[in-house]
Amino acid sequence: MGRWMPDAAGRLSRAALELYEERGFEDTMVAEIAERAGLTKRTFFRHFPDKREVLFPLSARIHEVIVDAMAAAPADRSPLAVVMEGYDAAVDMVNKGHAQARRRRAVIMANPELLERQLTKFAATSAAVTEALCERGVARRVAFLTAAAGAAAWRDARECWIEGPETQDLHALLRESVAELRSAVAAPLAR
Amino acid sequence: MGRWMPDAAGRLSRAALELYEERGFEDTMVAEIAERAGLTKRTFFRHFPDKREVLFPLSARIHEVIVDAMAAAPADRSPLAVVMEGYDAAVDMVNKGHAQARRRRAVIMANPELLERQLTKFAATSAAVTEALCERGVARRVAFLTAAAGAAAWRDARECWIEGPETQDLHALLRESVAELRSAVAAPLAR
DNA sequence: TATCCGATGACATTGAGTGTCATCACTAGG
DNA sequence: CCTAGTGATGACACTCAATGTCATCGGATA
Repeated sequence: MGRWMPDAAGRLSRAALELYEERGFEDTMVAEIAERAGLTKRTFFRHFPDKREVLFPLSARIHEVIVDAMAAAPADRSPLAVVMEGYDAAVDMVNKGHAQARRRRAVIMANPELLERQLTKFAATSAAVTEALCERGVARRVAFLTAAAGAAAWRDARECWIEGPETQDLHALLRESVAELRSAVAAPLAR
Repeated sequence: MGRWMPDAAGRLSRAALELYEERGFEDTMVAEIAERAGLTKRTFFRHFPDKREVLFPLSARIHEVIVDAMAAAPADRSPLAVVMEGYDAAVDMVNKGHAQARRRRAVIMANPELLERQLTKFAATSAAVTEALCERGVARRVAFLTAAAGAAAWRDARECWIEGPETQDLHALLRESVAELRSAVAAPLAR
């Protein structure tokens, strides 16, 4: 057996989610999270840069998955198609954890600081997508707007998925959201 | 003459921008900002909820302007047209301060915490726009996606405006961004 | 004149986040 | 078997953002 219990970051992550549910984010101190995980406050900050980040342990890997899938897309696809290819790949990472996703969502929605951090996560993904498009030769401005459209569809679909039953297909929801977005953006600007 | 120097919030805002430029956000302490404004740290926090918020003094009024303009739009306009009506109204508030906008942008871009707060501001505007659309009878999901599209165009246009010469017309840039977004979203999803 | 109000200062306190050094099981080289 | 090194952790002190509380005092009001 190792010198320390395994998966310190995972223990911290789980303890944090539990405590944020029990007492709320504001009324939970980092020292308490660490204690429940059998560690100290100082060690918490060796695994996570701050008290908010502990709720988003997957975001780094999601970026990789999306960017990789985009890189694998055939060269003749439209920018939007490439972006959706990326998000479709991300679906498979997220798909398993419906219950988990609901718990995290409830905690996040209850606190402005956590909502703010979640926005940063969406924006970071969007920035990675923008960059990936640029590397394919898409003009920066088009890349930014396409990434923003994809992010909007992703957020919309994810919201429906979390609110609805676990059996829903996130791929299908994503296609629906894109279709809705298309018709919304195609609407006339003047009479 | 009054008992205190007038416009405490404005003095704090200006002092903060100066200090963030001189030393950077991280290395500026709230007590220093307050001192330069002739006030105390405690009074800073009576005018702004935190050290980041002091860089976004106009955002609350911008929301009002946008929502009011949307409410004034004729009932037969498409959701996207209504949203653009709102942002067009916001242009006139922002248009004057090109130099100021550049200074703030430079400070914000140099610090992750400020970028995060800026995202929250864009998101708050977007949420207000979504709500205004819902009150017009637009379905929530369509409202969200349309608001997201408008926000993307707004950010894109604003970026171009700040980077370019002061003489540029932000209204025109906004129309350009919408046109770009339209063609990007209209692209085919499959071969 | 007496009273209240509203912005501010003064002071104390909490808790997030960081720097620094010690600890100690495990590992590799001799 | 011994020894030096490594890496995750604990212990401790410290800074600073943010908040609660009470005192102050010029001006407005009755």
